[in-house]
Amino acid sequence: MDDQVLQPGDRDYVGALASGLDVLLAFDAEHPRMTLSEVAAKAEMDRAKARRFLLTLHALGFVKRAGRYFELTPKVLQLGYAYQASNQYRPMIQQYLDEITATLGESTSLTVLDGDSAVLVLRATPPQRLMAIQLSVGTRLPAAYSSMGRVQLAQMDDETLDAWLQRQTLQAHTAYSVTHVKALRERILEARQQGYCIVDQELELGLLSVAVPVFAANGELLGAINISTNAVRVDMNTLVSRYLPALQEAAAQIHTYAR
Amino acid sequence: MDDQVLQPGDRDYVGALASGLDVLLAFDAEHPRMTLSEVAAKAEMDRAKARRFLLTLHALGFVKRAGRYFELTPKVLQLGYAYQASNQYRPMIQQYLDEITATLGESTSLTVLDGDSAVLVLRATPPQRLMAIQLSVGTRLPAAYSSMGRVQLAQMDDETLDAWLQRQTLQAHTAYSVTHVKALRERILEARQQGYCIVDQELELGLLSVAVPVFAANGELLGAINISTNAVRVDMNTLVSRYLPALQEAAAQIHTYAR
DNA sequence: TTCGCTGCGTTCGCAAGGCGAACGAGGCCG
DNA sequence: CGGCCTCGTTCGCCTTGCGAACGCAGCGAA
Repeated sequence: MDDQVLQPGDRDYVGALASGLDVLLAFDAEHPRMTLSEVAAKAEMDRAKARRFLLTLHALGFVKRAGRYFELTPKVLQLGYAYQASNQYRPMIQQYLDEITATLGESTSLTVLDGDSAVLVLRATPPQRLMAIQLSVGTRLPAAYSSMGRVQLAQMDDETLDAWLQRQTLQAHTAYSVTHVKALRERILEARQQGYCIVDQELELGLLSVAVPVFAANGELLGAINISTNAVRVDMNTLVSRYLPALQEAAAQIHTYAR
Repeated sequence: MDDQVLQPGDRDYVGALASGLDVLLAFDAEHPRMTLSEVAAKAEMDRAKARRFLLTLHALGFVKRAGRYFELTPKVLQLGYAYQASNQYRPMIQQYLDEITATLGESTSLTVLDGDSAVLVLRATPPQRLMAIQLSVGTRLPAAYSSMGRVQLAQMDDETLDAWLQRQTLQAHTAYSVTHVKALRERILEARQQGYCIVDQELELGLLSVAVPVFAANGELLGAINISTNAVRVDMNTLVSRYLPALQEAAAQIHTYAR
């Protein structure tokens, strides 16, 4: 077995599986219920194809039909469950996130890097704050514009990082967004040197976020933990003098006890 | 389009998709990393077949290979994400769960019924309590032996309920477990009449749980919310006089505002 | 009322592509 | 060193997924 990276349209590539997953992924927050034709359009396949996969997913219990409409069943959560359960440090890290959230009254989360995205894996939210943007587990944030993404990119070696940067075409999200790869690279190197990363409204107006990397005792990078808050409510000084140390303390604890 | 329930080995049934999902589901807490042969054994297919699906999932980014071992990537979380995002009442319900957990210091959760299981959809856990059983989103609990399951079964009409009970072969989990379908039926009818359900260590020794159903303003059953605690720490009186009212209050609020 | 039209879900013959028996490469033991 | 596992991989056969074509409402114009 050679460690050959991928297979695009190879002999062993099972197209039907890819298409089926595309159908599952066609459902999102804006399209929770769709007709066969809508699914076909969203997943970019003809109706006959979409129908086969919808019927199969229906038979397997992953989608249900209400008249002409199809929607997901909670069974799809099972697909992500194995991943969550496979991280042995998950409960410990959750405890630290809960503690920070309880103390500071701010949202915290653990994300891991997957390609160009930082994927939200764990989170803790304060009881109040009804207006907070509700991100759920599985949400993908652009690595380039999130503190968790940048602080994990900072852990790559120069070669890997530069290769990654090469592939990026930066898309500004707000007026604060860094737009040149060169500037982004500087921010990442800064994060590497400092050991933490702050991103100030580059992803969304008003969103201020600080992140640090977390390591297991054996040095393995487990991901990044962060605190997200509102730029109007919290100033940069509080963020650095109060919030950052809480994150660093948690990361240190995890590093010590995650073995 | 007739509302025909399922398709087992039908013309339109895409076996490849089913097999691919089986491979994904082969990974669990006890088997987070597996070789090709292990996956094949776990998913009950020959090695060649398992290999095709693993390579395809690898190409799609859902699994990664570390030498001879395969493991899931965080991308699988995306599959469950759409379901989570599709529930518009999720953030509101989460708030109420967080509140109850903050007030009582106990774990709370929202589950929905899916076949024979109550699937955990949302949860809130108190910051302390390191020993608590960590259930994660997507976990499936037997509907027959969980308070959330029973209180949702109680919402079925008699005919549907009896058909459901017919299909059950009860498997006792502890010495407290109800073992006869007839007795289970009585518990469920009791839950229907009372509007809540308490299950005392029938699923796991020491696990005491109370649940109530939650409805949207239009009367639609959204699921069940529950409080799980330890039978040693909390007595039945506290459960009924303190915990239950908190759940009922939250359910009433949700019923009023979920529109 | 009838007609054509549009958008829907479903059918079915063809060939693309998944199946698994058979293979060969390593590791282990006598 | 040779026999014997167990593993990952190959490749010809035939299953099985593909999509053009179909039929059926619903609707507006004639």
